[in-house]
Amino acid sequence: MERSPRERMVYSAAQLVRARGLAGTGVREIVEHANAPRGSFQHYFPGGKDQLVGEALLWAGDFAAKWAARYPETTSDPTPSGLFAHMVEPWKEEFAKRGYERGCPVMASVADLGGTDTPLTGQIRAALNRWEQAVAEELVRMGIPVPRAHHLAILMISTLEGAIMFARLHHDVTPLNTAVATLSPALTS
Amino acid sequence: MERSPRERMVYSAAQLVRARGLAGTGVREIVEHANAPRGSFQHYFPGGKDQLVGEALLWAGDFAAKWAARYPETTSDPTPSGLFAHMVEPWKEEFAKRGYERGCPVMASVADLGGTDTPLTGQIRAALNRWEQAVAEELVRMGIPVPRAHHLAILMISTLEGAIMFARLHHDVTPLNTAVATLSPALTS
DNA sequence: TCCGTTCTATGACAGCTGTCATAGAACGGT
DNA sequence: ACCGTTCTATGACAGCTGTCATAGAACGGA
Repeated sequence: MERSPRERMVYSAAQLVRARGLAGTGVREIVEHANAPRGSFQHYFPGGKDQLVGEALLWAGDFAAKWAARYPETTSDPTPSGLFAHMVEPWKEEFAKRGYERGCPVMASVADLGGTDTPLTGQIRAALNRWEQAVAEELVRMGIPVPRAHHLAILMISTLEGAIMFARLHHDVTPLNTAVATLSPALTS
Repeated sequence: MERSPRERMVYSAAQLVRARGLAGTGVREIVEHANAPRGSFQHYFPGGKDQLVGEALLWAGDFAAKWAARYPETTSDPTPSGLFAHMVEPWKEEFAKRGYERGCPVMASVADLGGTDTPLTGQIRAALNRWEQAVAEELVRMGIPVPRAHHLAILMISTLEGAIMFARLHHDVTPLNTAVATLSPALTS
């Protein structure tokens, strides 16, 4: 159950980026937050901050993808809007239990360097793609045609991201509920 | 037509925050970008970076609000999904003409300090509120009940923000078109 | 001309950033 | 016991951050 310093650093990187943004998070801060030896950062991540953050982003993308893939386990009558509610659910829990400090790491990264085209940008793109792909796959599993499944996946993730922004800013989860309730007609048709 | 150094700094602050994020933008960079005297920053903004950025955010919120309010001028048959398309339009133009460097300043700010509760956070909240209010007012003008108008406004802005993220990351405007087309059923019912 | 206000110029401050260089410890196999 | 690999420790580097202090210029009224 004890995670290695390396894993802890990746995890801490993700959490801190979620809270303070990409440029707002320093490597020393990450190392300290992970209770990891400072020298180990250099050893495990010779690619520097970009490598560490890149892995953290990919990890987060996987996490979101896996969560989406677990939707069928929760119901015997899967629907698109049910899937969306399932995607929103952990965010409601996060905010209710842990406060509004942490947002979405992908959004945070795109905000800082969405326009650039670096190796790190590629990893952010990959992280988002995994997530979107997983959501689309669930929709296809419900019988939705592949092209529309991707359109809906983009719509769902887009709306969720924006709703997260509202929720954090207002320190209130109701925007998330509003999104679920109001987006529904776009998903059921 | 010549804008004052003060105005130029506010404007430059907005543009740079849009591109590099809040923590990723330095005051010296803003001053230089604005071709403003460095000493003037201290004079016009004794509140420091927070004051400057706060004004930039409010300016951006006003800008978005005014754009939404101009929707009725563009059509004789206003509809919610028409309004949404109107909101998306300038972003398609921005990306097509100026590239994907600049995103939404509100989103960028929330990403960096959405969890905190500082005076600056309050101004971000105010900026977003102005925008949301303006959108809701347009919806009310179409005969939509006030509560639902606010729900739809939140939905529209949320989806737009997320779609902007997609577009910047993929260097492609189609997520914006996808959002407009796919969100429509949620707006027309 | 004098004076007060408004604006600009410049240098410095402590603190942080990411990165690198160098060294030492810990460990496992032989 | 020896040695090579893996991991950790520590100090330093140039460069940047936001802020402050102090000074001077420019300007407009009396």
